[in-house]
Amino acid sequence: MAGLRERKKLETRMALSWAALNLAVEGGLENVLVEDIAARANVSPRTFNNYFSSKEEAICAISTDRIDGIVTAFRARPTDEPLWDSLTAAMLIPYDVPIDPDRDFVARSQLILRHPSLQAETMRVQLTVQAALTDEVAARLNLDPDQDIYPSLVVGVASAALHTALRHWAISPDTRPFLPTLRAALDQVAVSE
Amino acid sequence: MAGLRERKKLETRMALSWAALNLAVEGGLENVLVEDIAARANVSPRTFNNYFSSKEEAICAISTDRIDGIVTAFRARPTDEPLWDSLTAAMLIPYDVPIDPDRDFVARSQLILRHPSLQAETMRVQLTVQAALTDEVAARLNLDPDQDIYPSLVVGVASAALHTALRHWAISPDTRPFLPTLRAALDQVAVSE
DNA sequence: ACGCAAACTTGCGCGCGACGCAAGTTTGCG
DNA sequence: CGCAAACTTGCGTCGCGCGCAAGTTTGCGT
Repeated sequence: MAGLRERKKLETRMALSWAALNLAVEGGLENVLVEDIAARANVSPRTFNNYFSSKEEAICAISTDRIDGIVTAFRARPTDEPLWDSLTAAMLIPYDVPIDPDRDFVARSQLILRHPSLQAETMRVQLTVQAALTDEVAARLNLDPDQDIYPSLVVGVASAALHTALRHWAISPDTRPFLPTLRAALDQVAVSE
Repeated sequence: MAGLRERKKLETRMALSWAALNLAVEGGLENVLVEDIAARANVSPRTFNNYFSSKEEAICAISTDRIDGIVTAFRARPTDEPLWDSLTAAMLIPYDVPIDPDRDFVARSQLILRHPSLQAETMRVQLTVQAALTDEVAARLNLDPDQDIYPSLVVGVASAALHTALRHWAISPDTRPFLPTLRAALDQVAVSE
C-alpha cells in the first residue's frame, strides 16, 4: 500500500482532478479558474501547479493515466502472442475496470470531446504513449523503429481505433458497454503482420 | 487574384508564420516571444493576436493549412471512386507541391515533432479535419456518422497513416521524397470497404 | 522515542500571454 | 471623391506558469 506520503499525494492529485472536472461540467471549461480548483481541493493555488501545469492536464488526468496503462499492459503480454492480439489486449485492459473508481467516465469523455484544448491534451499524452509502444513493438519484432515504419504504423492504427471507439461511444446515446465497441473497432482495422 | 485587402492579410499571416518558425529554429521554441515575432513581421504585438491566438498556432499555420486542404481535395474526387482511393488521393494532393513555397517543410516538421505543444496544436487541427472528412465519407456511403462507426474509423486510420508517415519521414536521415512514403503507409493500412 | 534530512506546501513575485475596447488608419465601392 | 467597413494599434486587465525561499510534514535510522 506504499507509504503515507505516496497515498496523500495520490489523494491530492485525484482531488484536484475531480475538482477540475466537476467545475468544468458545472460551469463550463472556460469559466474554470485554477484558483477555484485549488479551493475545492483544499490546497493552495500554488500547489495545484506542483501537480498539474494546466487545468486541461488536471481534467484529463484520469483519462491519461488509463492511456499510460496501455504500455504496462503490453509489456505484460507473452512475447509469442500475435502482435495484434497483444495490442488489442493491452488496450482493453485499462478500460476493463469495475466501474467503481470512475463513475464519471462518461462525463469526462464527453467534456473532452467537446473541447479542442482537452482533446489536444489527450492527444499529447497519446502520442507519448504511442512512442513508447512503438519501441516495445519494434523490440518484439527485432526492428529498428527509426528505420522501419511498420511498428509506428501498427501502433498508430491501433491508437486511432482506440480514439475513434472512445469518441463514438461517448457520443452515441445508447448505453452499450464500451469494451465491445473498442474490441470491434480494433478487429475492423487489424493490420496484418 | 482577390482584392488588395485579402492579399495583404495573407501576406501578413505568412510573414508572422515564417517569423515564428525562424525564430523557433534559431533560438528554440521556449525562447520565442510573441513580441519578437511581431517585430520581425513588422506589425504590433496586438496584431499578432488578430491572426493567431498562440505562437504554436502561428508556427503550425502552414502545416495546418495543408491538412485543411485534404477535405477540399476529397470533395473534388469522383463519388464513384473506391473510398480508400479517394482518401489516398485527397491526402497526397496537398503534399504534392513543387517544393517552392515551402522550402522549410523539413525544418517545420522536425520542429513540430520535437515539441509536444506543437504536436498538440497540429493534432487539434487534424481532429477538426477528421470530423469534416468523416462527414464527407459518411455522406458518400449514405451512413449516419453518429450511428455507424465505420466512417470515423476509416478516416481515423488514414489520418494515423498520414501522421505516422510524416513523423517517420521527418525523423529518418535519408532524403527520400515524402510522397512515396505516404503512399506506402496508406497502402499498408488500407481498410476494406 | 526522538531528531534530522528529505519531501511537500505555501505565499510572493515576476514575466508572459490572450483579449476586450476604443481611437486612429487604410481600403474599396458607389 | 467621400464614406462605411475593415484592419491596425496601444492600453488595460486578468489569468497563468513557475522560480524562489521559508515553513511544515513525513519517515528513517539510531
